[in-house]
Amino acid sequence: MDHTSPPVRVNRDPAMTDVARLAGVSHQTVSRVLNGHPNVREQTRLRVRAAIEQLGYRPNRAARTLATGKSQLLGVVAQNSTLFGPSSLLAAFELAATARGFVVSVRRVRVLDHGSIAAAVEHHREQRAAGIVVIAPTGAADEALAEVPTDVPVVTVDGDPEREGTLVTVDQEAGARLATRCLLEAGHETVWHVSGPADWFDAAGRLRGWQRTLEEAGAEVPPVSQADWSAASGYRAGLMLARMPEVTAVFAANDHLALGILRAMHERGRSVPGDVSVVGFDDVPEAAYFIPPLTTVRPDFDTVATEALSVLLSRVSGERTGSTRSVITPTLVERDSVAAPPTA
Amino acid sequence: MDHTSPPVRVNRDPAMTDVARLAGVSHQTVSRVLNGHPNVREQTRLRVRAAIEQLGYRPNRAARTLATGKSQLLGVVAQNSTLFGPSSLLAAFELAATARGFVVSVRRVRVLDHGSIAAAVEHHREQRAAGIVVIAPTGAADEALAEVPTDVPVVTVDGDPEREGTLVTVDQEAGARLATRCLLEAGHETVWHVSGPADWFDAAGRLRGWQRTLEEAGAEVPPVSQADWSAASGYRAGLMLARMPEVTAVFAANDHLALGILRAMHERGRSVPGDVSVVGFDDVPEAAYFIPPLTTVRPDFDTVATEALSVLLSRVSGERTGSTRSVITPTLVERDSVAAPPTA
DNA sequence: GCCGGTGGCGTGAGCGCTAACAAGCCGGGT
DNA sequence: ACCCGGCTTGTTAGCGCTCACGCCACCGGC
Repeated sequence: MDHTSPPVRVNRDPAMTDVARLAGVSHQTVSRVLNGHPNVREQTRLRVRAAIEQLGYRPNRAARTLATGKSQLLGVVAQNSTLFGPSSLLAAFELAATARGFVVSVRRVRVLDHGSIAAAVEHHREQRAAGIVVIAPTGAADEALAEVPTDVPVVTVDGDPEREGTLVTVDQEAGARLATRCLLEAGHETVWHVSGPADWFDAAGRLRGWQRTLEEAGAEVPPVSQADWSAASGYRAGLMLARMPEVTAVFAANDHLALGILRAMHERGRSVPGDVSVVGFDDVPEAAYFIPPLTTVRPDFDTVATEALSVLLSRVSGERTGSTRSVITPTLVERDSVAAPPTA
Repeated sequence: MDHTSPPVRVNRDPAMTDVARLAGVSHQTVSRVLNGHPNVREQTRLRVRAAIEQLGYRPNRAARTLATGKSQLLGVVAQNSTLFGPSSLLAAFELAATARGFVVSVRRVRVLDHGSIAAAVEHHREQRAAGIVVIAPTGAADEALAEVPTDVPVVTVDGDPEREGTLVTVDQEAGARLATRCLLEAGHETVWHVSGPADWFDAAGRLRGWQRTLEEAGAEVPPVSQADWSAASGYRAGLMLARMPEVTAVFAANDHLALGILRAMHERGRSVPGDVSVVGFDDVPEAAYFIPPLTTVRPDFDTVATEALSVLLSRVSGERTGSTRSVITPTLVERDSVAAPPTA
């Protein structure tokens, strides 16, 4: 019936002006109520709230972002993996960020090379992300980061401990020392190591901790078996180790490698921990149910994530400006895969 | 020196007008170039591109979202877990969405209850997400969804197969049939089942498939052991099962349960697969390195994720409007944990 | 009575972009 | 010569919000 009225778009989300009209105030007052501005009469505040409720009004974040030039968005760059460490980290970070009212946008990259990382970071900058977290566990990823413009705060998780810049990571070396020392203290002459991919900082740190502990103890440093993080490669390494009677203690760079080693030992008839002791790293939830239950090193991913978040937020708000580094120390979880060496 | 000139904000991201000025065109032409609009002279296009390059211009997504009322943002609601299934799903979805040029924003909820889910969905609506994916593997999550306003496309992954609405899921029942039949065909009289949490659809579907297959084969349906998804609870269930000599075949609702069962059997001196056969579900990467390597059912999470994405996008673009359901059939991966029953 | 301060609110401009229209230009048909 | 239509480009008006003001009423002190 009404075909003369001013152009009223219908079926549109209510905007601030709609709320304002209904409440009989200006849009600015609505904005004040929304943002908790103090100088608003209580009665007005209530009227506005009622109008918001009645209209089912929800503020438009895009408009706010445009007007303020700031967003509540945190970008994450992660690789496409289901490895336990990175996934837990990511989940914990998302949860923590959500709790603090931020929205997190994840960008997965297939490979951690220069181009992919740069593109992902660039993408987040387009979104005007307030801050960016990069889970950069390899050298290539880290280098890519070196060139990223610094007009938006970036924190690196799991990055190169040697590099400049803000980063949060777990002290791989300390963890490896824990593992190695535990084996040495059980009476083993030395400890063999099955390491992760050489270009991962985690792997390098664990290797370094292992090696130094051995050296400090005056133990011989046996050759390391290079592997990736998979149970498959742990199995292959385990097969070789199983053939060498002098191998009585193995430190695996992660729990999945340890799983593969466990199976190789089992197949070759070498009992764990009777003949050879094994220690892992990560403390995946299943580690307690391996055969035998695995002694392992537990990095606290929750702590890493919350720490990364708080460092990032403090840089976003401009509190800290220099480069901060935060290193989380892991702990040893003792189970049944370590024993004294067989009495020859 | 220049203190009379018009207000020129410095240190600001270049905007479209800056590019336009440099290229000697209007901002609209820049917009056309950016959006691949056809009617732009090649020469102009090049000039604009050069200006973009020179200024390091990046479009402001917030402004575009505001102007168009549409965003390139896909919201995901997931629970805070590192379970293999959900994590893989999420990773695969993020990767696929990224590849199609979408931004994915993940909102983790601590528990899958009504309030959390509703709040998470609401949050994404505030962001003007173009579409929302909810990973809703339990009844409570699913119910919460029933009340969500439908002005933004929502697809449910892993939700209630019985419910109305658009969903993508794996055919749990078919998977369970595969597992059960495999055991039956190996010669076992019947198959025992260690199930997942009762309020998970996945668990219910697997249980149903197992039970029906047994019934159809005329086999006795033994009581089921209720567990959660953890290796710990699998271990507890396995301990009980190990004591019962009539148990020769077990179908575990997931691989981690199977791992716990494997260990319980091992501890109790029952050989797998010599005395009892075990089949899992999920095909976690380590399953091939359990002792013994686990026969399991593999749901293809990549396919689920890409399917979810394409269903979502087709609804976003308004192509499909009714409720679509897409069910992915899993496959059986045979390894060494299944054999004929011991000849009593 | 006047005056400065302050709480409470409205006004206008502008964030960077897209959509809709308008305008100029060129070539071909009549 | 004229007109018409397509290509190319510019102009204008928002999208929904915040920020910087400015206005008005009221209060206390002189």
